[in-house]
Amino acid sequence: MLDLNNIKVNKEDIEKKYRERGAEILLDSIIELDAERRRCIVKSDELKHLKKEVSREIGVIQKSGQLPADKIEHMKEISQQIKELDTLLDELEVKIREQLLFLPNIPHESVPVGKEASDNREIRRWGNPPVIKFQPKTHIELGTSLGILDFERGAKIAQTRFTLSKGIGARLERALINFMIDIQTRKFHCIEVLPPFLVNRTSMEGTGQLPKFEIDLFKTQDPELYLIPTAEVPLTNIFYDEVLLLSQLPVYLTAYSPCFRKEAGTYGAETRGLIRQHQFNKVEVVKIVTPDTSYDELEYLTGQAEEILRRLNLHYRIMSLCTGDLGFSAAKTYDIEVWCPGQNSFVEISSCSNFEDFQARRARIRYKPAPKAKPEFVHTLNGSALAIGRTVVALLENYQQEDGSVIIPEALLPYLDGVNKIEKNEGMF
RNA sequence: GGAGAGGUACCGAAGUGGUCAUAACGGGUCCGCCUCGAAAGCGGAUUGGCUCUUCACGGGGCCACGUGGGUUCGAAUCCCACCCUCUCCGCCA
Repeated sequence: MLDLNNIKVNKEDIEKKYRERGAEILLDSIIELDAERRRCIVKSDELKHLKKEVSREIGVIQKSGQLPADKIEHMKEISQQIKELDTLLDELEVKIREQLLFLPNIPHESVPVGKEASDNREIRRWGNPPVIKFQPKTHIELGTSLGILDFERGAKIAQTRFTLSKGIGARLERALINFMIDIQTRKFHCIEVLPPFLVNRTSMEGTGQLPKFEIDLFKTQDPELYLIPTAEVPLTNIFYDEVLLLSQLPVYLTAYSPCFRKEAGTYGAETRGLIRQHQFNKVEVVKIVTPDTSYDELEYLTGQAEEILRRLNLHYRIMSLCTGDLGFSAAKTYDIEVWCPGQNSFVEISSCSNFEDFQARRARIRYKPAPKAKPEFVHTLNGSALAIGRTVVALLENYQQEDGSVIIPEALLPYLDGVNKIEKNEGMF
């Protein structure tokens, strides 16, 4: 959510930034609504002031045994007027809030201007693609023939785009979760959290999934709760409507969670395989920081995700998303794309974003810069470290052998009791 | 699921229809005085939002007693709905 005062003062600027995002959004109506709102407040406050005074007088007079009928009549009128004004005020505030909630964040000045994914800017690369002297298979072929991934039965049990991991495949995912969380807690000092996987509407609004992206979310009824599309939602909302002390910042959090996404409108693209699923596992990092540090923190955060890929020795590149490709709530985002030989392309495996005060404003997360100072909004960041399913894709495709087996990289051996190779299991159902 | 109790400032808690919620009272925390130093004591400070005014410093007004409605000239106080917490019973991983 943007600051209304900022909108008033920098209207032209913000409209220009939105155009760079590919959105033609005019801010005149919201500014006019706000002006009307403030006119209403002035009138209403004056009447309330009067009401207070007269009400006090009535109390005094009645105490002395008299009945101030004229004043009571007067009060009826005042109360009626206040009621009407406040009703109008409510309507205005609802309208303003509705509009504000649909305004995307403003891209940071360092974000490359562009229309679509092809305009994203490559920042750096690490490592090299593996040398594979045969026709590489996809993770779908590998996983199915090894008996560790079962797409058909996943679809049978639930629906298409739900997958079953079996045997060493399931164990590999569990190992990856522990491996990633251990790095984030031990090396990067994150606090580990195991959050609720269902959240209420308010939380979804706090981080910006709602009201605009209802169509992408799974929802329960009675009670109405939403399945989280990322642990970012419960983690960031931990501090919903709280005022933190400066000494409490920064807060670094990490959590494993399954993620549930409807992926509306993506059928036809990547319907097969692990890359686009309705449910997948992910380890997420969330940072709550002071505004002056958030861009440094974005760089560190990206490094925290990179660390995992380096330890797994997977080739990747960092992309700075262009204005047109940026997510709704983000001011700046780095995507990390891992090389996948079976896809013969880079695949997004992490997305690290600085939201500045966009989410903080929605979720009212503030801090006191000094003991007596007014609370100010924090900056929030989050990044995947990493998406587990896609890490499995990368491992299978990068470490595949000619005979269809897959070598496990050394960093994971402690998490797999030394199992260093996935081979075909004839006994697997 | 059934029965009951409760939600007021950093914490405990009073207030059950008016005339100060900058919220009694107690505690905590911070600052000052006192002291060689400390304790005690004394004095002061200690929620947030909206808005008007001012170049600014500052000053004024309004709102908030879990949330939202209602009754009333007037609601923390009465009524309704919802949310949350606690106790007991039942059920349960």
